[in-house]
Amino acid sequence: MDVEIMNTKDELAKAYDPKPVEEKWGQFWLDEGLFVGDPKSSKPKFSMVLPPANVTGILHMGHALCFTLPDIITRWKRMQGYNCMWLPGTDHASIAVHNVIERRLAEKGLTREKIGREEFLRIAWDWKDKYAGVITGQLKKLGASLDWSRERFTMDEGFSRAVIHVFVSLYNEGLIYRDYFLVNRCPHCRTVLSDIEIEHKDVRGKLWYVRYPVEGSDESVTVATTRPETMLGDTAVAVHPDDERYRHLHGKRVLLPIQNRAIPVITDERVERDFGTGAVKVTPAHDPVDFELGKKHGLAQIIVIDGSGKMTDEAGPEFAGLDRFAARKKVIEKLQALGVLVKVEDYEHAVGHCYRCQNIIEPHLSWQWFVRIKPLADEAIRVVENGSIEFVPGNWAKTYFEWMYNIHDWCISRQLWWGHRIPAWYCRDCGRIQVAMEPPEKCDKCGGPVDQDEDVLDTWFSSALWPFGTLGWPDETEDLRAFYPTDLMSTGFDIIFFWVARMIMMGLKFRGEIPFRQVFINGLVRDLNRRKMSKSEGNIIDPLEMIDKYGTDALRFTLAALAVPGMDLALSEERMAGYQAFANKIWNASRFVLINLKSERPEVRESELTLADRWIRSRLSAITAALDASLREYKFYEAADLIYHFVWHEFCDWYIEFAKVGLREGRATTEAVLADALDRILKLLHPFMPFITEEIWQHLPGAGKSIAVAPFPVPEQGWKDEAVEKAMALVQAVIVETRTIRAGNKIAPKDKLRLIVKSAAPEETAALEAQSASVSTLAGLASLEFAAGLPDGEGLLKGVAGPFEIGLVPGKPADIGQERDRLQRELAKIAAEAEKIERKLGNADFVAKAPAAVVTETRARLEELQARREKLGQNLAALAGA
RNA sequence: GGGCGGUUAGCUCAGUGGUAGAGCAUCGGUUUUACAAGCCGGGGGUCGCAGGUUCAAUCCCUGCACCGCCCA
Repeated sequence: MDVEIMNTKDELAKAYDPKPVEEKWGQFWLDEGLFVGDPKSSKPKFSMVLPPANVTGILHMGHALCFTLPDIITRWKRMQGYNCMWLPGTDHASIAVHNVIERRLAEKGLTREKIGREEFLRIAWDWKDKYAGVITGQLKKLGASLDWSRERFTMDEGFSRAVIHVFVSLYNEGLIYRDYFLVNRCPHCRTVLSDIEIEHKDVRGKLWYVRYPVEGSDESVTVATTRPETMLGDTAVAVHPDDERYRHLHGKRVLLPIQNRAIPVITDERVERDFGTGAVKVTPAHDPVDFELGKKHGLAQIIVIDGSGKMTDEAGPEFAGLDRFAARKKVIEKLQALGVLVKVEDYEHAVGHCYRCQNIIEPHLSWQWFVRIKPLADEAIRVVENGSIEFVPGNWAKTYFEWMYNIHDWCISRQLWWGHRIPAWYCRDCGRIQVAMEPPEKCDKCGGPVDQDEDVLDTWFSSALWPFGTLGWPDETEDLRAFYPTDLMSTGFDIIFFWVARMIMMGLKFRGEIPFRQVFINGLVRDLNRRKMSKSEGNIIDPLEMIDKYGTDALRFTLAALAVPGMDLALSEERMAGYQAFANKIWNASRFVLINLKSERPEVRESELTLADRWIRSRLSAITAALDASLREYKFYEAADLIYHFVWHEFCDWYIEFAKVGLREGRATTEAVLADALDRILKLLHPFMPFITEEIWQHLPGAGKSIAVAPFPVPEQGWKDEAVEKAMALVQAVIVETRTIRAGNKIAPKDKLRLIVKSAAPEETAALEAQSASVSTLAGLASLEFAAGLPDGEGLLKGVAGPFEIGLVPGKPADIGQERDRLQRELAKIAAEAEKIERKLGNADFVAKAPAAVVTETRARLEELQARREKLGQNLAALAGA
């Protein structure tokens, strides 16, 4: 790609056009291999793994944030001389891919069962090959400085081997087991899910009160339920042992309506007496609490709803085959007809929904594989407690602990085909289970034929191995030694349980080392109404569209500027337009500098530095240090704000304006300071805005191969100069006050006027006098004169700037009323503030107890205000007298 | 029910025990040879409410209200 974006060799185009620049340098960085980590390097390393993105996904704003922030860190570290390696990759996303492919099959009237496992996998791989490039291409577009030479996929051959290895090891250690257990099943996705894949949402439902007659008596007991259809599988009614209302029923049996089955009344302390009537139906096969009660009391488990949400034969001939919700309706009608439906109440309660398809999940009793999590969790808790792993911001550790302390065994089998097939084989003859890396030919006990488990592993089971499985593990590779443990994991809080916790557990278990030193948790991207962005809400701001409209650098800078650690961020397009303007500002400032570079390598001569030159170097040194401090703490918003303010409001608004005067005077040193300051600014900005900075930097004399690997600026201690900053503040005050007077009196910018300054302390007066040329230019003066006092009777427009009283000589007589308004406004403000301070100093306790420095400072401030008040008062009086 | 976070300018948000800030928006001026995506200037806040600690509270403590999120 060779895009000509310059007018001439040295001059930049009039406005910044991101597209060709982004294409050019994006490709250049990759071609030059600048982001490839070197395992043999002697430099300090900085490594990260990108949380694997869904292989068929497309980039959304959450990704853009989650990838931009660590990229800023990586680019910063790389420029600081670290051997950086940031590993990209994608995961196979079992359920998501299944949903897509099965939907397409359904359109052709097919199902995965009809085409078979082999054909289905072939289609899935085709799909993966076709779409895998989409999201990786988008990551490149975002400018993420990833090491693409190390890109991985969770179903790579090598990675798959790691997954199977982990399964077999954990099984052999007894940390993976198979059990007949009540798990969550999504009837739509047709697979079971782990607990954290369920989203609990409050739903307005009903509470149905149903009367169960007591066997051998006229009495009955009423139970309340939110799911009447499950009563077909009831195997008991439970009451609290101490509940006097039901004491006489202990040991009795009740008749289940519709089916007329007799079931026992049991007692258990877990029954909540104030829920409904205090008597509850027990359905061990369809409710988690009832499941446990059933186990404890030895109750039968009658399955009346199958894995696809349809009623089973056990539900009875009237119901078999009905969908669970249709069955509910029918059960209610039936109960009504039988006269046992006592009442119905509105009832709001939490219902589990599938995190992938949002359908209501169904508790499902079945054989599944589980990870015995407690032993793994204990270690993972320890490394966060002892600070080996640090959450940023720190309070996310609480969320982590909360979950880890209450963790349940992890169901890892999925009734899907796309994924890592469980390496377990069952003997057809004796039922023996063999778990092995390699498929056994026959049963090792009875020699019978074996069949492999049909299920695959939870996608998250494989992502848990990402930080080391991607580096070649289980082999002891060079990469593993060079880059593990990684330094930082950057992700959203919603993924702490899915990824972070499990990566920590698996990293500790299989590497004996933490997978990463720090976990940076970024906020959620919301819209301006603070709503989560979602397709159904139609409030999506598409990062690719934003890149197209405003440029990648503007998008990145916006995200950085809004990224307060631990806070969600409200994104708006306006904000992005603002930072697009910032990019253009940088472009034009650079344009100015480049136009004015006369010599190839201008040199700074200390003795020739002007006040402004010294000032910008002092400020640059301060900003360099401050930026470093902000980035160390991951305060992206603070870093962005610092550099933004410095570039726009110090470098552009003040320094360039002063430099114009210096350049006019032919000062080579000013030219050199301009070039050097720009060079540093570009470097400081590069982690945030990689493209525009590379483009401009390549135009600077003496530029190296790429700004991406140029040394990051360090604060020059000798440059920091308080006296210079103070002197500059004086000069700026005079300029601003003059401008304010001009604006207040509607003096046209082209009218060049005389300004008379009443001399203050000799060194202050001298400092100002030395800047006469600049002050005149910047304040629009014909001349700057100094006098012992301001002359009366010239219709002077007076003001106070720091220690100076100044008087502007208007070209034509000023509008007295306008000037009086301006002075009165200012006076009122100052008077109010002075009074506040007077009150404070009038408080004896304050003077006695506050630190001396604070009191002194307060007094000095009052004196300054009083002096100002007095001068303004005089000016106002003179005006009235005129 | 348990936990976490928020409440500061019209909007989105920073911030500190001692002078309340930014961006955007707004108002006035302005084709000054880097930039009208610009430049110059102005206005705008009882820092959610009520107590307490302190010489001093927007900041620390307690309670309350409202909003949001996570877990059960």
